[in-house]
Amino acid sequence: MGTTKTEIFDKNQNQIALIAKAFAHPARVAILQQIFKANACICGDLVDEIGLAQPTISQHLKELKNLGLIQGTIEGTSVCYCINKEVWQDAKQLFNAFLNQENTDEKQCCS
Amino acid sequence: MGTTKTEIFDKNQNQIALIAKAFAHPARVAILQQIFKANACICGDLVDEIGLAQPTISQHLKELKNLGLIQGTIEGTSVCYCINKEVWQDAKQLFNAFLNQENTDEKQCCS
DNA sequence: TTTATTAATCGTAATATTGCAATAAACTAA
DNA sequence: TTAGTTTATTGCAATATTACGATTAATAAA
Repeated sequence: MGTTKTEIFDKNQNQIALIAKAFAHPARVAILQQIFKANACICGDLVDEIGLAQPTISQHLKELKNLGLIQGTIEGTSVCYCINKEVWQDAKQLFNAFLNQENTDEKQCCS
Repeated sequence: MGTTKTEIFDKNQNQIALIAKAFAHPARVAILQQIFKANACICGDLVDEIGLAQPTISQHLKELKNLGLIQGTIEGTSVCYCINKEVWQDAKQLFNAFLNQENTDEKQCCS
């Protein structure tokens, strides 16, 4: 109990849920927006920009990195993060398809 | 501790995170897809379609209802759920803007 | 009224998430 | 080497989420 039953859902549903989970925290949304805005290459700057402790930011970055949405390269003592364009594109298509689904049928029961 | 610090993020970031949280579970993705597919009006059918217990489905429906993404109307002993088109449209725009953000700059540090 | 049927709620257990202090690791510069 | 800088990791406390059995509430049908 307490664990999501991923096995009873299809790949598409699990994938949407997984990416959505990455977007489901304002800090991670802010991090992604900041990386976009600065065009890659922020590092400890994120700690200053966003008002969270360094270990917390590091943890959020790790989650985004694990999903593949961002990637980091070491530059001396600091780490430079940027968006993984391919993965981002995939996420975009996944959500587009999900959000743009329509019901062709006309009958509507609750209105 | 353990609570998200919503107050340090802006409205847009919190809103994206909130909607994303609704999509962050495959059961809720499946529920929304099913409601779209059947064009509203499923109820206990969702319990059969998706392999989760009735209280669990009811709980997921409640979350979607609280966000306003779906609405339910009582029909005899059963309840008919359908998508709230306006709220869905808002969510779509919110995610579109977020997912389509681009970096105009050309320089890229990590590659 | 009594008996089904359907959905919501309550209570609870298991697990996940969030946040941070303390610390470690890795590199730079002196 | 030593000291400083930057990021990752560890460990832990607080809270949130997921799931479901048991129960309740509300309506329908007998």
